[in-house]
Amino acid sequence: MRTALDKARKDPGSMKAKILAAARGLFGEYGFHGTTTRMIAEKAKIDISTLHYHWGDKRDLFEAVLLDMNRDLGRVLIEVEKSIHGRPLGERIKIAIAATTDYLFAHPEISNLVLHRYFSKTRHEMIIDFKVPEFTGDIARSMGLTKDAKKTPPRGMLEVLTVMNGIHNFVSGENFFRPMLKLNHEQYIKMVKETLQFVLIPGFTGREGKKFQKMRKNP
Amino acid sequence: MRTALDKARKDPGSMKAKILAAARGLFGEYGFHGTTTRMIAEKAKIDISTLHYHWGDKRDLFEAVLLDMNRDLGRVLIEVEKSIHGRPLGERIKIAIAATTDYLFAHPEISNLVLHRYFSKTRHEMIIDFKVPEFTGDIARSMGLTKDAKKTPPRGMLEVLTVMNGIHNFVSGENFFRPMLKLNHEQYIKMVKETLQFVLIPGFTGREGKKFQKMRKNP
DNA sequence: TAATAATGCCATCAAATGATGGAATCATTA
DNA sequence: TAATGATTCCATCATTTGATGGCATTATTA
Repeated sequence: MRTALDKARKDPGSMKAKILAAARGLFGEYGFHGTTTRMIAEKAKIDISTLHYHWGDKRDLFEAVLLDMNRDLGRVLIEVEKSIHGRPLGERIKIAIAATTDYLFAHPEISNLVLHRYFSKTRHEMIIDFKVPEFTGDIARSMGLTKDAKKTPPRGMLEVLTVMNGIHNFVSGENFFRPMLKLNHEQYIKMVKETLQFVLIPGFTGREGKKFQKMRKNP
Repeated sequence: MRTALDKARKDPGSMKAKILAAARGLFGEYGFHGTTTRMIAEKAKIDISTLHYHWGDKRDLFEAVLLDMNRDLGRVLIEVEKSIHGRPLGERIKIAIAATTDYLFAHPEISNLVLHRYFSKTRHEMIIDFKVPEFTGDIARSMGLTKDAKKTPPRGMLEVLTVMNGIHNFVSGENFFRPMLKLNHEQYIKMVKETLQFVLIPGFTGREGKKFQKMRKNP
């Protein structure tokens, strides 16, 4: 499976890659059961049998999509981490939110797939190596939410998830939220970034004062 | 449709209500396409034809479920609003998060269904009167995020959505997040509430100072 | 109680959906 | 070029899934 995915990635024009890309978008929008192999084949402009020839059954293709998405997300988070290294906490968070939000708005299927995996069950068992726990722990360490370099306490994980999910929500929910806010795409992105930064940053930076340290211990 | 739903609600032991409850749980967990009418019938311990007899086709039942959930959510938010009326902002938010979180953890299908509606498309058109915009605006006003009593500016809506979605995420994502945090159910609920309060409250209360007012205008 | 309506279930259908065999086409290489 | 292997598609199958007709059962009412 790994080699098959690698092959598709090496040659983005290949049939394998075309199918993978079509599947990635559709699985994100409609979920596993909401997406039919025929929809994928149609979007990729191929026959269903070609799809099965390259990727096996529907579940195999879905797992490949998640693996593929997972890798992209991991790479971006590493990139972001590098770009904020050494800066003060408030700045780190501000840049991280902006950069991650921009990237995900450019690749909304990623947020779709992540949220789909979090919140939706599938009728079939899926064996997928989903790296979210690792990613989340890495970010928590990068944000200095833990001293221990090996494992992150649940509290730090939850704080990071609050931010990450906040971003995914507005990216993935654009179709629902934007019409009700009467904004265009660019305005929406801009305001989402501002709002997330405005709401979330004080919760992280404030803790450096003694008042918050105390509050944290006795909430 | 409205009368049918009312009937089911008036008599919670009725067949209609039993089917509605089973459907509500399953649609929340598996989504529209991931839930089969046979799954619902099996859970309600009835025949599929009985399901169709009471609720028409699958889409009708799904719409009834969303309407039903929508009403419950609206009522709770009104309750919460009453209980925080008149208190200072930080306290209002703290109580609102705690109360809403508790309620949703006791009725996780609600969060499941809300998020499913936000983030997932259906292959069929759905005509559903989803009150989220109204709810969101009401909360924003209740939180004093707007002066205008009639309409809420998009920024206030986004801020409220950030909080509401944060809650829904952790309720709906418990199956995914809790194992990776190695907490039991009660610990998880407690820590989710603490984390949301700790991360989100400063973003709302801090703005009362001049520094934040300024930052808001020039982000 | 008898008549009528409401409810529930078995058997079954039609369409949608995942999947495959085999022929046709295309690419590669001896 | 001829031979081999890889790729693609058409036709088709088996299963799943949404849906219904008609009969049996239960509740309601005259």
